[in-house]
Amino acid sequence: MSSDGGGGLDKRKAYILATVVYEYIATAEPVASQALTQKYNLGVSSATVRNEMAELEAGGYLVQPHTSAGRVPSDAGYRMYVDQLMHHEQMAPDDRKRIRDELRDASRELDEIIEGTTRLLGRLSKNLAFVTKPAQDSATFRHIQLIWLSARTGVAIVVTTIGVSAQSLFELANDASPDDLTRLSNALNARLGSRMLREIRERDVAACTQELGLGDDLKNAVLNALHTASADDSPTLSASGAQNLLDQPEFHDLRKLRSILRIVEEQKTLYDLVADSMNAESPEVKIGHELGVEEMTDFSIVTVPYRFGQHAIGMLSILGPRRMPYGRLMALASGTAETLSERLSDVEIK
Amino acid sequence: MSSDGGGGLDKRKAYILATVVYEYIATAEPVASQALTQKYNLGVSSATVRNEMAELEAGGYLVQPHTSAGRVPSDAGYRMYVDQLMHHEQMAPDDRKRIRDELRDASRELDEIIEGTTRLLGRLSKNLAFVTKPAQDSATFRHIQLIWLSARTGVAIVVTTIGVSAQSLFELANDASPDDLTRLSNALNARLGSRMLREIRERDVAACTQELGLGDDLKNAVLNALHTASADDSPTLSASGAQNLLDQPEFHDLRKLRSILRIVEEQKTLYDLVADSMNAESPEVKIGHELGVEEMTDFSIVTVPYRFGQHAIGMLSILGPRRMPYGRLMALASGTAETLSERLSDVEIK
DNA sequence: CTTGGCACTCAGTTGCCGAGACTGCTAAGA
DNA sequence: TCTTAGCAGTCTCGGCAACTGAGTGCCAAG
Repeated sequence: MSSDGGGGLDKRKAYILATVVYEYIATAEPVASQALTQKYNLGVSSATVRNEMAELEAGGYLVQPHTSAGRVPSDAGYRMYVDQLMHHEQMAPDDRKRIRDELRDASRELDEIIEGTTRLLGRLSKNLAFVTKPAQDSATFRHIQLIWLSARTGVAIVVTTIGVSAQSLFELANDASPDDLTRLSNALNARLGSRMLREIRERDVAACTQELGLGDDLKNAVLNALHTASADDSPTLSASGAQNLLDQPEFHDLRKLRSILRIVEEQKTLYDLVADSMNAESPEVKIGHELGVEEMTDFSIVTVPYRFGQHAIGMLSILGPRRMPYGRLMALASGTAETLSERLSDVEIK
Repeated sequence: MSSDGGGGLDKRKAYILATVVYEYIATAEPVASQALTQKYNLGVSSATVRNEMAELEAGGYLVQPHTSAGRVPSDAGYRMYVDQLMHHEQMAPDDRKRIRDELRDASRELDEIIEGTTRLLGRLSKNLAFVTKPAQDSATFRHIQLIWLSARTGVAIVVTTIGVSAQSLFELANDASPDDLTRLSNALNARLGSRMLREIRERDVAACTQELGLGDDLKNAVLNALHTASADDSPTLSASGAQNLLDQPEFHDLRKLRSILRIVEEQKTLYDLVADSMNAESPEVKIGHELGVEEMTDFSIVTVPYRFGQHAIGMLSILGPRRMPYGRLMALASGTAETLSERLSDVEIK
């Protein structure tokens, strides 16, 4: 925090803005000058506060719903609050404990861990939580197994450090024997070592099939399996807590709610909104218009990436009204991401 | 339909009841005697209709929101309508085509097929659709493969007719060799033939491990994998279309909506509500209080099972306001279930 | 620069009235 | 005995006016 309390605002203005935001987050009611002087120890009268507020409004940090109402923060006001004025909290120890417990109990299956985390985050945040499922392309190859099922069909299984990540059924054109499949599996395992999935090239696979005198259909089957494993091209996400949004007074307008539900169900828009936070170092916040989606101007999203080993492989987000408790939610999100990352390293197939 | 038009009601009463339900479904407004005589050709005056309506109310088929309002069907009224009065429709050819197209394009992966169907059903029904994911215990065993990953860990893959249904990681207590795992896989595959998963007993597995002189840890790993494959003990479901419910005028009460969203997210309640329809022959309808859940008295659910081969393995349901177009939705649900069943038989691993 | 005081503005609430929508009942008619 | 026209009675709903009270902006004095 700079000595004048943040970006061009003198100390008192900054404090008043912070208080207005804080109070509005707590009450969801426009904040009046008098309410402020009564609840907080400002050392000045309401008239002075009114003057300051008028200037804050001129500066674009506050808006007035109507002449005889108190003030409400604008996007810029929230932005200033989040970037410079806000007190950065730690996650509540209780919450940390609950997350640990939940994750310890969860099965070793990746999807279940992610979904459990999402549900918990929805509950703890009292907002809508969503978590992207891991992008697998930075996973490391561990094993491939081609299984012979009948003279006509086989199935390829790819194991990566992140789990068993793909099964793909294929057809055998010229009757390959079970033995061929085993030998090809062995050759591939020997050659592909511990490479990252995205580094595996067609020629690596081709080398193996040619060496064993096997056809292109098998080569394609293998490539296809590896591709399915790494691409997962429609990144999916799990969401939880939509009903929490209904508690917020801003939802007495049903249309807003509708658009949000639609967007959540669509997933793609939601994913695109947070995708650029994948490599963030700390929680990223997008406020109202910053989201760039007409229907979401009344909302904000907090996003934190989570890691698997060294790499960020997904993100964990909280969506709520613009008037959300940023400090608490940012702490909650990053704490959860951290715990999730730790838990995932247990799951790693070494 | 009996000659008097349904269960204890004379023909005219039955017709009037049917018309009231039909009209109420269409308009969501209490139906007045005059509106009825004007819109439908009843051949009697509104006064007569009033008398009949009073009797239908006495019989419990209709209720009056307040003295100076028209009538609204009660649960019993809807029940009578669905069981005896309603015209049973066929699915609209357009809808059938869209489902076919959607399912043809869908990937071969079971989960994706189910989710695609759910989304489509949500859209076409304009209500909330949910589909249970297949219970696997009536699937048939096809293959098991134990894969050696390191001196300490392995992974077991189980393939059933329904797909690759389980991966389970296990620890190797006394260093088994890769070869041991291969031989055990072969022995198991030879012995377990094409049995249904639920018919496989511990002694079958034990016989194989003993024969090869392998320890109990491997036996347990195999049993565990088979168990995971068959049990899937928390039956999950996919849901879509919650936002459609917001269009219904009955939702201007937010509390109702909240409870519904919560129930949908919980999944378990929803699953229990329809579980007993798994072996139904035709669409089953549960209306209002019949659902036995306080918060859902304003809703109805239509459920139809879908099959994989000979067995019903899951259900497809539509949840909407009690005032839903039963005829259309029942036709839509059963048509979709049929198409889905057909599609699934393509996916079968023969 | 701060502050008390005051006039002014608006949203929200309450209470009231009349219109309109239906019903139930009654009495006459088929 | 069933049907129907007519009518009185009940209840909801929209609109309107009056009022309340929260909050501001501005001014003049400290």
